[in-house]
This record gives sequence, C-alpha cells and structure tokens, in this order.
Amino acid sequence: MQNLLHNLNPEQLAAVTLPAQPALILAGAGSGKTRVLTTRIAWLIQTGQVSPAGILAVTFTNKAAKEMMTRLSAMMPINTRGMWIGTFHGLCNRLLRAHYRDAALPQAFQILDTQDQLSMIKRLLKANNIDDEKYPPRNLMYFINGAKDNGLRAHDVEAFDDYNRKMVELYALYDQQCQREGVVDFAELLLRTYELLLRNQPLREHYQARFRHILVDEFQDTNNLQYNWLKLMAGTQGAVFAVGDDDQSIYAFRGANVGNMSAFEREFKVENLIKLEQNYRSHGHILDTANTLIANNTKRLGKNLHTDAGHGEPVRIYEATSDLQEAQWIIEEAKSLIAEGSARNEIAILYRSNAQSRVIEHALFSANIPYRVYGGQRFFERAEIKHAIAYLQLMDNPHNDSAFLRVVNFPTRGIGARSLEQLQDAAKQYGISLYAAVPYVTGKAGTSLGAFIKLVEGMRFETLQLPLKEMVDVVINSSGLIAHYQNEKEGADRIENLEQLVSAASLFVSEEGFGHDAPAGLGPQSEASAGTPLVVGDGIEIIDADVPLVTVMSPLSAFLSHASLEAGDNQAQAGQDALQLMTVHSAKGLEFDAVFITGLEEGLFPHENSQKEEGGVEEERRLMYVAITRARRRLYISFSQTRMLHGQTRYNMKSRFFDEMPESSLKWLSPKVQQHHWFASPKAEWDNAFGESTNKIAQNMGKQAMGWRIGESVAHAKFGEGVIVNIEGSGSSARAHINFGRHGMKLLDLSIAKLDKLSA
DNA sequence: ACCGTTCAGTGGCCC
DNA sequence: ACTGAACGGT
Repeated sequence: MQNLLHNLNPEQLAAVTLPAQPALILAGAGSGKTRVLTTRIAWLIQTGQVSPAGILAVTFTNKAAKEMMTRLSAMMPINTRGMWIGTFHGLCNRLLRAHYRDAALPQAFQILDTQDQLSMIKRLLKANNIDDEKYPPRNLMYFINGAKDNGLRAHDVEAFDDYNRKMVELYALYDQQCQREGVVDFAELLLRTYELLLRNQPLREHYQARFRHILVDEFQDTNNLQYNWLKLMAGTQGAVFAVGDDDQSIYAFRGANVGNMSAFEREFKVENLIKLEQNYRSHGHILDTANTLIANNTKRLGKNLHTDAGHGEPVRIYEATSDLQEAQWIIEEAKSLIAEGSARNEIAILYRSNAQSRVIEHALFSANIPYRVYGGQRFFERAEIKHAIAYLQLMDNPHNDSAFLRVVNFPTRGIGARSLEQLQDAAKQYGISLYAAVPYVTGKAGTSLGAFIKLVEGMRFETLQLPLKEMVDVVINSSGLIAHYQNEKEGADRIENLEQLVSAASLFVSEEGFGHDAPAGLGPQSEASAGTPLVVGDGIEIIDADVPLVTVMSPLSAFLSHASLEAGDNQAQAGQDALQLMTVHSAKGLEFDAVFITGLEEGLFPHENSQKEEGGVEEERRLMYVAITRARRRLYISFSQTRMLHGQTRYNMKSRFFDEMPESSLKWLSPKVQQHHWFASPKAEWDNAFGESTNKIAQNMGKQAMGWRIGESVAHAKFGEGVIVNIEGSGSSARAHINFGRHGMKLLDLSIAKLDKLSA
C-alpha cells in the first residue's frame, strides 16, 4: 500500500484516496493523470473497498484502455477478469451482446464502421429515389450521427422546414434498414445501450449496484449521450471519478461537449474538485508559453501548470520565406539534434492539417531521414481486408447488405449493375435482405447470384467446425481473393495483408481466451456457463455481461466486432527510429523531447474555418496549447511567409498566437525579416539555398503599383496588419487584395486606402 | 470489365 | 496541386 502511494504528490495522493463520492479531477497536461487513474483503481481494490467487479473504467481509445490495463497489472497482481476497462463503444458492445434480446438485436448483430455507414446511406437514398445532390449522403450521415449523439431518435427530432422533415424521414428509414440488416453504427451502440438501461429497470439497477466506482478518462471529450449514459450507469450511488482537462478539449467538431465538466460538477453535486497542476513533463519556458497562451481563453475552469524543472531553453521561433524553406530548416535543425544524440523517435513534427505533411515528407525523403507519418490508413480499413471481412460477415449474418454488395462481384463473377438492380427491386418489394431476395431473381442473373450464395454457404459449411484462424484462411482462398490479387500487378502487398489477417485472427483467439481449437462459427461456446444468472423481481433473468466474450458470442462474431471497434494501429510502417510526423490532434496524449510546431499562420493555425464557428478560435488556442505541452525539453515554432495551398501560393500573416505568447520565453532565430526588404536584397541571396520555387514567388512579387508590392506587409487603421496578396490594375487605378488575417481578405483602392509600410 | 477523363472539394478523427 | 468519385467510351 505504502508502496502504491509513495511518490505521489499531495494533490495526486488526495485524488487517489478520495472517498466514494463524485469527484472531478482537473488534470493538466503532463500532470500524471493516467497514474492517478490507475493508482486509484489499485488503491480501491487493495483497501478492500471494492472488488474488481465493481470497477468500470471508460476511455475513448483502445490505446488508452490498454495502457491503463498494462499499468494496473504492473502495479498489483491483478485479476483482470471482472474488471471493466474499455472504450465506451467496447463496453456497449459487450452489454449489447449479453442482452441482445432485451435490446431487440439479433445475436450476431454487426457493427458498421464509418465507411459502411456511408455506403449504406448512399444505397438508401438510391432505393428511395432521393436526389443525392439535394441530400448529400455525408450530410445525412452527420445529421443522423449528430441526432444520435444527442440521444434523439427520428421521432424526437423537431423539423421546422421541408428539408429537415425529409432528413428526419430518411433518418427513420435508415434506422429501419439497419434493424432489418442486423447492423448498428457506432453511435447506435451507445444509444441502444442507453435506451436498454433506461427502459429495463432490473437491468439498470443490477449494473448500478454492481459498478460502485466509475472512472472516466478524458472527460472533456464526452458528448451529450456519453454523459447521460454515465449518469444512468452511476444512478444515485455510483461514485463517478471524472478526470479531464478543459484546456485540452479539441474535439467539439465531433460532438464533444466541454460543458459536461461543469454540468457534472453541478448535477452530481461534486464536492471533491482537485486540480493537478504540477507538470512533470516540460521545462519552464515551454510551460510558461503554454500558460500565457491559454490564459487568453475566457471560458476556463482555471488552472495553471508549474514545474520544478527550471526554465530550460527558450522556445525557438523561426520565420521562413516559404513552406519549402520551412521544411528545409526543420530538417537542418532535426539533423543537428540527432547529431547531438537525440533519438529520432523523440523528435516530433506537428502540423495543423494533413496537407502540410507533403512538403515536409518530401524534404525528409530527399535528405534520407527516416520518418513515420501517423494517421494513415489502418489495417482493418484496407480494401482487401474489408473484402475478406465482408465474406466473414456474410457467413455470420447474411442479411448485412453492405457486406453483400461489397463482395457479390468481387472478385468479378459476372454480376453487374443490371443483375443487382433486379435483386434490389426484389428485396425492396418483399422487405428482405439482398441475400434473402436472391431466389426471387430469375434468368441468368438469378443463376449467377445463386452461385454466389452457394459459394458463401459452401464456405460456411466447410468451416463450421474449424477454428477461426483456419476459417479465415479458407475464406481468403475460396473466395478467390488471393487468386485475384495474384493476377494483379501490385497485389503482393495485399496478399501479404490478407495473410496477416489470418495471423490477426489467430492472435485474437489466444488473447480473448477462446480455446484455440474451438469452432469459430458456432454460437456461444458454453451458454450454460454464462456468468451467474440473476433472478430479480418479476422473475426476469439477467445474465451479467461479466463473462468472457466467448460465452455470449461466437469467436467469429467477436472477431468481427474487434475488426470494427479496433481498426488497428493508426500509424504507417513501424520504422522504429524515425522522426514522428502527425497532426496536432493526433499528438494529444503523446510527448517528445523535441517538438516542431509548424505553419503558425493566420488561416492555417488558427484555421480559417474556425473564425466563423462559435468558440472556434478558443478551440484552436486549446489545440495550440496541446501542441506546446507535448514538448519536454525543446520546442520550435515556425511559420512561413508563403505557402502552397490548393494549388496556389498563399501569403499568410503570422499567427495571432505569437502575440499571446510571452516574449521572455521566446527566442527568434531568424531576424524578423521586413517583408518589403526582400526585394531590396539580391534575389539570389535567399534563392541559392532553397529550391527553385522561390523564383516564381519572387517574380510574382515583383508586381507593384503606387509604390506597393505583392508580398509586402502593410498596416491599416481599421484592419490592422496585413499582407498584399495580389495587385490588379496599375497606376492610380490599382487595387490590392490584402489579407488582414482575422479581418479577412479586403480589396482596397491603393490611391484611396490609407496604408502604412510595416517595419516589423 | 476496364480504361481515361472530368469535376468537385479540399480541417481536425476517436469508436 | 492532388485526390477520389462519377461518368462515358471502348
């Protein structure tokens, strides 16, 4: 015990040992939040306050859940069985599997990922002759997900105009279609579980009594449905231990509601609010920079990080002339860091948007520096894997139309658009799935469709008694996928991936505790042993979901859930000692010795779209705060005078965030170049080192009128600082397009507008 | 079935 | 500038 708690600072210790009451822990970046969460769990169990079965710990990512598990088992000889640590979606999946009847789902229900959901919506629109120009599938998807995230079914959504009435109607149709097919989307997992608990009192009371301690990670990222889900799960007795940081709330765009933090404090009558402000990650200058910046936000719960680590080095700021040159500079700096002994994977290059990575990657590639880009395509999202999965889905639940359509003619087997049209008509007419509608199609189309059904049935029959690994192996071969890719020029990688899917299945079986030789395709292996059936009140029997998945679903169903819920690593190749490239969003939760934050320009960071959004700039500022606090020892921030975006050169102003950072912690590496000065100096001076594209810019910048040049910085009484982006006309009738950053782009008459030359 | 062309859209992304 | 989807021709 002493062991468990020693080395905690007073605030951490206080948080870990709080009584069983609602608590809100404001955990700043690098303040040991995961440590507090895991130690709290260990402490609760070791002191005998709760059994492992009484713990529910919720995270947003599988990675975080795994991390918590790992750290817990390092802390105590833990009996992981019975403890519920997982993502919202993973936990909901588990509950719905155990209580599928009460939730009105088929036992083998399947989970749609975003791709599947979109394709399903497209099909729905087509089947109902809806103009997809007027109702873009993507919009409908956002509409549906948005409604679900707020706990609203179609009949709950109020529509005030015809357009929205139609959207609501389509939402209802969509849900019907999902129900017919036996599939649920991500939001549905949450909503269905919420409704299940809301309506089923015995079940609700059972879980409320069971989970005496509910711990939530990244609480600031919860959406409204998740918040209400937690409320329902907690009941009146559950001790919810919410850990979060309002300053790191960067996911409003996908429904996260920071307001849940204060709502939690209010509605749960939180008496225990603890701030973890001691930072163990970053040096002082870095922390000061973060603190000063974030102080510009108005809506904060209030928190100020401090460190014992000393000031360390100042934050280095660099002004580049072009995005290309910015990349060159990064590489030079990175090289010298490496030369000084830094590990490559301790250096991160962050950017606001993915489009920025291209230039940097190109430069790294040319310089022969290994790097790794996060956020690429994930394993289970690859086309060939989705195809193999679709065959498996059809074998487990033939009514999944998305899976059917994905592979009915892949590899090609002569089933074209005409045949499918006939099939879809039949399915619509009888209100059944495509699979079930095949017998109603006659003629040649019927024959080839029948052959496809035979293929799937054949694979199912053949693998009925086989373990999962072998089932997958049979599927990738008998389906013709392997053969198909063998004939393809670039098919080798895909075949390799398919083979990796077989290994993944094997690994899954051993990790999830399914017997290696247990048949994959049969239902639950041991229905009788499913937990301890509880009989409550009216004789309703509850089988607690606290059982290995194997007892509530077949290995195949479990593997398919796994494929949907854990799409795999979000990073490209596993080149170990490589520079780390990623967006600021995906850097959240990570830390590095040295960090480059690039593209600090108005319009890019803060992003231009954020200006129009309510609270948008504050979210951008939090994003910058997250970026800064990733760095341990050394931080670089750069911006560029020109940048290629969407095929044209843009002249951006430096980000307003520079005005919000403490000058005393910054060190400007480049002399503050006066932009009108560029042309006074020989072009070659800044051209020789960095590539040819500066040439074009220079030529373009040569254009001038009324003593003003493109690219020049100006000051305007009303709009403040700006950059001349273009000049049209000449002489006294010339007009200039000027980018005033936060005031937007203005077209000013050069003979009228009062402009001052800006000397920076 | 497969190809080349055209065209819109282009912010971040967990499950 | 680049991508992915949609379209139309062979």
